[in-house]
Amino acid sequence: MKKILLVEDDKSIITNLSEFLTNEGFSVRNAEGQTRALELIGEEEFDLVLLDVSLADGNGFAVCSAIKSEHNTPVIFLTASGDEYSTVTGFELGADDYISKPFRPRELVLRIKNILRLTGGSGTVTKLGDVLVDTVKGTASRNGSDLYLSALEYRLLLVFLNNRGAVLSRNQLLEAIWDIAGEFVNDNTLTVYIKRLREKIEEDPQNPKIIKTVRGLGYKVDL
Amino acid sequence: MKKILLVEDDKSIITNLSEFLTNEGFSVRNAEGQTRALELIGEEEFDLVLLDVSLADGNGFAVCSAIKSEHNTPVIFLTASGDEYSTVTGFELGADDYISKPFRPRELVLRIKNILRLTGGSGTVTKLGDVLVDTVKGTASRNGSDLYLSALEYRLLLVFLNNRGAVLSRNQLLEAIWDIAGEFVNDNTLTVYIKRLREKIEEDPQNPKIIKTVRGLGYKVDL
DNA sequence: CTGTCTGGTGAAAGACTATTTAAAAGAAAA
DNA sequence: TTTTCTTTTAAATAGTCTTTCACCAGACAG
Repeated sequence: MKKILLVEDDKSIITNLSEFLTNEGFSVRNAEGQTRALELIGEEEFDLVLLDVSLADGNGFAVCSAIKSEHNTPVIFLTASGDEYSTVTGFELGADDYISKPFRPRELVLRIKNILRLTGGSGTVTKLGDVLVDTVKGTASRNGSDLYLSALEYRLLLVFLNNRGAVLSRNQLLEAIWDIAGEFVNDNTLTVYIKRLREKIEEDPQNPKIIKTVRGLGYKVDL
Repeated sequence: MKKILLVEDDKSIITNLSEFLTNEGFSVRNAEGQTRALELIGEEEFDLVLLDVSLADGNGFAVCSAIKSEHNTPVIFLTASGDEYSTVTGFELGADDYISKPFRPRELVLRIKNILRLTGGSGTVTKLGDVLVDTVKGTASRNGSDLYLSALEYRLLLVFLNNRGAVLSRNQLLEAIWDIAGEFVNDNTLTVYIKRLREKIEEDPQNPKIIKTVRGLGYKVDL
């Protein structure tokens, strides 16, 4: 199910659109202002953002820039009719479509589906706390800035990603990454890599929030 | 220069739009009816089609279907305002955008540019930084002057082009280009080709901006 | 409280990867 | 055939990643 973020401060629009989009099979979240929108974008991964240009706490352009600089979630602008300036600026900031109020919800849905089709779903990004991993690009980032992970660090991260919630024993991890049967790698190598990875992805590596140690059993990522 | 086909039977719109779009740097051809449109599409390659829904000799949907089934040239529908049915059908037939009359030419241009961007330049010419690749002619150029790529160099470039943004492992690349299963080519062959390609397409081959190395994972083009 | 075990840390040797250069082998054109 | 261009292989180099080792810290059992 596609997740849509609706950034809009007109309550009646929120209510109507939310309902309509939900009925159309989308999962919708609302943000009533710029600040809240940026917060949510940092926390969750959306498939598409509907962005009102004129927000009470500032126009939507800042939000659009923020989105486009970090993720490349598609953005559709909602603007007051006749506001040509918005159209221009919106597209220049990388908006993917634009629809002017008042619009028929039905048309909006069509535009949403269309944009999702054109931008190719882009469902390769996974989130781990504030860390974003793009398995197609082979990159990981935190708060928008790239994490420079070595090949093994990256592979280790992927193993955790594919086994969220599960406790992985040292042996499992060793096998998953140093898979050459019979070949032995010093068990501590893993420990060292856990440390390195934590240093790069954790806010406070001494108190890891992402990769937790389960003493006697192994490690797990539970987010 | 992008070639646009304008399918429209209202003479005044033809005149106005043609002039406006030409001024914006597009090359425009007109077709006053369905029949003529289909003819032109068969003869020439367009980068984008502007399609009026209500044509004297039948609605534009047939034209849209024809375009989408053969080429995948992007299509923007022009419809009478309030004609919701058209919107729905148009998108379902694979239209890429839709604008209702009366519209501001300026907005149309924005939508055109936007769609051209989203559909990846569509046509046959792709841009990679300052390198232009024409997949029909099988040529590449930089700053207007031709690049003389060998067959393998060109194929390598195409593989990157078709997988923009994605990290491609050495093996993937080897398979894509030296695809004979089981046959071994020295792994370094690839490295050498990367170097040669970089030497030809990069401004500063030592600091590649187009083909980036992702140590331990492979290479990628991310532009 | 003490000893042992598990996991964390820092630093250094050397293993590996990617790059580069050069040249041999192969194909196509003259 | 000779010439020229393309493709492949090989060997040297630079830099970074990986692995190991020695040591530290805290948990837990006796």
